[in-house]
Amino acid sequence: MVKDFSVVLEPLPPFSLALTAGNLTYFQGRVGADYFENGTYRRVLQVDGHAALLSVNDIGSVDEPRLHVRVSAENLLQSEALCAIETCRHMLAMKTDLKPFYDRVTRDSILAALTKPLRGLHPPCVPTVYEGLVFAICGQQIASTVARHIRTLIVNRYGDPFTVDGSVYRSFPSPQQLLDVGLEGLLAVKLSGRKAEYIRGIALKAAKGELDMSSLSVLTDQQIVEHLDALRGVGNWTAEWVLLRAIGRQDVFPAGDLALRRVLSKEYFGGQDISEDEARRYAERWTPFRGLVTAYLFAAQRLQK
DNA sequence: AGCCAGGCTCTCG
DNA sequence: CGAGAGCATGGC
Repeated sequence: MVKDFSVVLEPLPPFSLALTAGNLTYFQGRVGADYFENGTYRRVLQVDGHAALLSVNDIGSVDEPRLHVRVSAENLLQSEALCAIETCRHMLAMKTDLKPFYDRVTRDSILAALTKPLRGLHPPCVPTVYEGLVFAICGQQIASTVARHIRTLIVNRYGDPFTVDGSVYRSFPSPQQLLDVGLEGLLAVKLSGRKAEYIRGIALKAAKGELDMSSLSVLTDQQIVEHLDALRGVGNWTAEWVLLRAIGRQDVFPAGDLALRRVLSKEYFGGQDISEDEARRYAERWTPFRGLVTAYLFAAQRLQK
């Protein structure tokens, strides 16, 4: 039978679940394995090979945040629940301190205006390097709406279901699950032949335990990029994406990203095209908060749509 | 209809 | 080396 384990967590203020989980789901209720409906953020995690449902509610305020976190699973062990909760902390970036960043942006009127309606937004992460890589590869080159569609297809087709109150939530498939569906299975979710190969390669490495978060997170940003760049299908863009959105590094500016350059161009260069080098150089002024700037620029753009 | 989208690899000069 | 083609799909 399904058991529950609950805790109340206090993320570093200011913290807004509406913005943090909303941004994660593109303010659309659901993307891939992330669900945010009626104020509850949900995500099915695979802990020791079986599915556990994480449900998070905000029972505090932006300045005194208190999150009610529940883990539900068949025959849930306390150790597994604690593991899921630790993952939750990481995913919602609960330990990220926004105050120094907010202090810094007061000197930049454009960022000050952009961040104001986003107060309490923490830059969210996916739970594993493996998921980050697969996620990012899905998004290479194609429009972000198409990428989201493909990510959701992968989860719908191959993720573990978890049913509660008649609603089905699905996990992101494990490396083994993606290996089991074969190249055909990946093609069936509208990936290109090439991306299917990349993702299969990534899943193979991950299944062998070669993409461990703990072994990567001791390295410097640069070392991680070099490490990931060696994987087939992974270039600088994908590696930086993983640094930001899986490992949670704070000072990365993925200037190769076309969409990011466009926001930067719109806000700071009167809409004229800028090169990757120009973008990277311009962003140096935001050290050591370049990752937060990236997250806020994207979030601002998402809210406008 | 055709072109472009939150890149990467491989192949040629 | 540096430039350029090919990839797959949905939206505009």
